[in-house]
Amino acid sequence: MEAHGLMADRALLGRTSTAERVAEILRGRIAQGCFPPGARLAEEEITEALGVSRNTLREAFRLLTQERLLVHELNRGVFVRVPDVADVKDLFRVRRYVECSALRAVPQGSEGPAGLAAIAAAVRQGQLVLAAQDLQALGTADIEFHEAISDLTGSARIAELMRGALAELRLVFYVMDNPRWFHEPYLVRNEEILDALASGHGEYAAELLCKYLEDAEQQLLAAYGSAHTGKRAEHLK
Amino acid sequence: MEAHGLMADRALLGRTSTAERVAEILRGRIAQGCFPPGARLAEEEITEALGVSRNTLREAFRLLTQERLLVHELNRGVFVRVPDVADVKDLFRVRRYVECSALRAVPQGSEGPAGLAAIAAAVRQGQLVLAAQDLQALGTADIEFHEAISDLTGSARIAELMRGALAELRLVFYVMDNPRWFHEPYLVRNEEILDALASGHGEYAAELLCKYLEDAEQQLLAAYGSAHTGKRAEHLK
DNA sequence: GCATATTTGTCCGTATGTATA
DNA sequence: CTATACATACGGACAAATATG
Repeated sequence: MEAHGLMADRALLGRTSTAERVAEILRGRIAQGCFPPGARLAEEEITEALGVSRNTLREAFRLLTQERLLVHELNRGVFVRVPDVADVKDLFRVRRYVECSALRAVPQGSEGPAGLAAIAAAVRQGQLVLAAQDLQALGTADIEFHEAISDLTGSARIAELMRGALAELRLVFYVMDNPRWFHEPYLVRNEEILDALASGHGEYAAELLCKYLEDAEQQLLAAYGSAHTGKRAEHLK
Repeated sequence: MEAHGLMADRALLGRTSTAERVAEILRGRIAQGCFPPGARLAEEEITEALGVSRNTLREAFRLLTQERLLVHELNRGVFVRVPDVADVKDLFRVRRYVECSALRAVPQGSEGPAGLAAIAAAVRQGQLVLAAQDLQALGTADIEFHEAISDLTGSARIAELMRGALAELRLVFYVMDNPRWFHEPYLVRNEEILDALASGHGEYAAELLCKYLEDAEQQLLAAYGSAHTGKRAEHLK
């Protein structure tokens, strides 16, 4: 028992709204993979570990369910979402719509150097992380790169949509056995896109990204095909 | 007291999950304007009227808060969102991104007649409603038209985003003193867009819609400017 | 500025219904 | 089919914050 180390988080528990703080903690644990896709989040275990009441925890569950990180099955409890093939396709359809449009609009958009700086920072971060051999952080860096692209739209609402979509994407990454092998080629393509963007070729950058997304989708869908047999018994406990 | 007629909805209360049913009821009441923007939703009053416990009602509040229909102020309660100028701008920026892209992609997209039928139905509905002088339903018909356009993207995720955005738009409509005068010109433009789409001119339809959205945004922002002084004391009670 | 009443935030205990072993 | 475990929903309690006079 106590395989996820929630006890250590109890110290963080003492500032704003309890339910949101609990949600924040669980979000982090899910991103880290302490609760992998398909895992069930038992009410009693977590209330005990965090020292909050069931009502409060359930409010946190609602928040995360709305973010699509958890799925709620009536009278059965909440589970970490296991994205299926349709989810992956939808995810990439959204990304093509939003991210590519964002790049195309960048010459006309008012977001000049401010947005580019965030993208450049994400690229640098990816290179650092790769050198440091921190495989878990590779996904994070990639996601931050795409969040920065989405922010070019200048819409808080779209930014939120993409934050959610990319968080869900992290669950998809979970099917990849070797994160490094998967992420490494995309890091250099991230840099190419940044360069195209920095030199004012937004249309070309969008084209690069579009191909990039199609490749990534194909690769993930292929991984799904081969992973569908195993990978499950451990999560269902 | 009891100015919103919630008692009548008690009969509908008996199927799936209580919190969601409560949320559905409140959603409807907000759309109808029984709870106008800025109105506070008191816990005790509603628990009494609907016959549900406070915990259950609070869960329903969470759902609607996540949908941006309600805003939650710590230790003060929940209120129907009052969209500000920034909200309106963001709302229309999203609409231009999503709806116009959806129209542009329609010739290549696999959604042929299926999606068009839904759009045509919404246009017809708008004409019926106009004839029937049902001013409240005018906004609904217009919203359904744009939902149908968003569905052309074929992404469940984007469809959900737009459902939420358009529900919030209804709150914006609330500042218009005369719904008919506001909506009527757009009904004919809806029809023009449908015609362009039906004859395969997706690019032209997108152009029409883009202008349409800019006009509507300007008109609503102008209404906001003049309404900012009055319109408030009644809601804050 | 102060005291009071109201309302929310949080937690608990329990009864009922549902799914799974 | 029974038993167990769990989620749902209710009602009550008290502290804390807010609104009211």
